Formats: sequence, structure tokens, C-alpha cells
Amino acid sequence: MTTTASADVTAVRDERIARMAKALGHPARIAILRTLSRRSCICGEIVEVLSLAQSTVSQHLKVLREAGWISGVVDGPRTCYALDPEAVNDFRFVLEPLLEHWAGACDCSSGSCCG
Amino acid sequence: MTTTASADVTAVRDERIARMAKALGHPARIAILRTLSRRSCICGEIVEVLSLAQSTVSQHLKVLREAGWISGVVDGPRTCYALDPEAVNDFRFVLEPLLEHWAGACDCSSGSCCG
DNA sequence: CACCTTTATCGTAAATCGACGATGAACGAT
DNA sequence: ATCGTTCATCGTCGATTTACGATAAAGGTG
Repeated sequence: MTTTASADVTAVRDERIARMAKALGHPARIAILRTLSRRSCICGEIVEVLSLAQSTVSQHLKVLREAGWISGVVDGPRTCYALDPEAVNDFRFVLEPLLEHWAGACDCSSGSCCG
Repeated sequence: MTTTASADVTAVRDERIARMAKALGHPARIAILRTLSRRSCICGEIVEVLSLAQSTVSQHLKVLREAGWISGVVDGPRTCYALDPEAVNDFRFVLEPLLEHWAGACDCSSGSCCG
């Protein structure tokens, strides 16, 4: 029971991390996030920064939005995109302990592995 | 010059983050990393843990190895996979400051964005 | 109302991904 | 030398990604 329940929790957390990490896994999208970290932007401004077609940028924005990284607020004919600091922190605070644990756990530096 | 140079540095760093994040962007690969964080394993042991075909697991291991997350040492007919704690820390120490910065930078919580 | 701007979506094409079974190579054991 | 084990790779399949141009919708401006 306990095993199954914690496995479910782990699976859910894994999927959450995977979803956000996957969205982070493209240089253009990292560039978009960095741009939005300076200030909120409309799609056209991001198109100017990246040398990509408007439709391509719109796609990347959709991926980031669906993964939860950013929010998009319609403002007349424009859409104002903004980094979601809560989502960033959620990702941080779930991923960081995992990475820290992983960095510390290594039974191979002691010498013989697979003994 | 300075702008170009720093842009290059940023681009290189972005690609590094993207490469590792992309590899992290699949639940099965996160499960593999977690498994390897407990102890080094051969491919067959990971196949037992995940319910995936051996060839599929081997593919995931290849992705993780090429992204730098893990190392694989041939040991007779087996291959011993181990988490690379240095790579984990590299990722941590590049990503964390970025996320922290992103979490703090939000010009929208103050009210009017896109003003 | 007729324009212009902005952006999301559609359609498309090439590339990559994710999964699998089959196969062959490497190696240990009999 | 032959068998069994282990694993990487190949080929395949469908699904997804990434890029683009074209287009339509939404909403301002004249």
C-alpha cells in the first residue's frame, strides 16, 4: 500500500518535472524565458529578438505556456506574455532537492562498483 | 564585440542546459536517474525496474549518456551505468542561479504589465 | 466601413522521438 | 568449441517536434 502510494506520488512528480524539463529542452525556449525574465513581452518583440518566424515563436510560446512556464494575457490584438515566477519556483523546489541528492549519492567514487 | 562575445557564451550555456534538460524531459529517464542514484546498475537491472523492453531502456541510457548525465563502463558482457555526480552538479550550478533570477524577476506582480 | 497590426492556427515537410522485436557482438561458463 | 547471458544496434512504425508560409480572427485606427 505504502509502496504503491509513494510510487504514484513519485510518478506524478516525475511527470511534472519531465514536462517542464522537456519544455526547457530547446535553446530558443530558454532564450524566450530569459527575455521574459527582463520584462513581459508581446509575441512580436520576441520575434525581433530571436531570428525565427513569427509562427515558430508562437509555437514555442504555446509549448512554454502549456508546460506552465509562462502566462499569456490577451490585450487587444496583442498577447502579453509573462514569466510565471510561481511555476519557476515550483520547478526549482522540486528539482533542486532531487539534484542535490543525486549529486551526493554515488557508490562508485569509493572504488569498485558492480562488485 | 563584448555583446557578441557574451551572446556566444550565453548561447553555448543555453545549449548545454537545453541538452541536459531535454534528456531529463522523459519520465522513464528520470526513473533511470533515480535508480542509478541509489546504486550503479547494469542495463538488465534497470529493465527489471521499469516495465520497458530492453532495447528501449538501452536507448534511454544512450540518451542520458550522450547528454552527460551518466557514464557506462563495459564489464565483461555487461555495462555498468553510474550517475555522474559532476554532471549533476554542473547542471545544478548553471541552472539554479538562472531559475533563482527568473523567479525574482517579474515586473508584472507590481500591477500593470505591458503599460 | 475599410484598413492595418498582431497573433493563433492550419497545412506541410523534414527530422527526431519512443517503442518494439530481431539480430549480432562480446564474454563467461561448461 | 559450444552454449547461455548481456547488451548495443538495426530496422520499423506511428507519433511528435521544429520549422516555415499562408491565412483567418481579433481588435485597434482612419
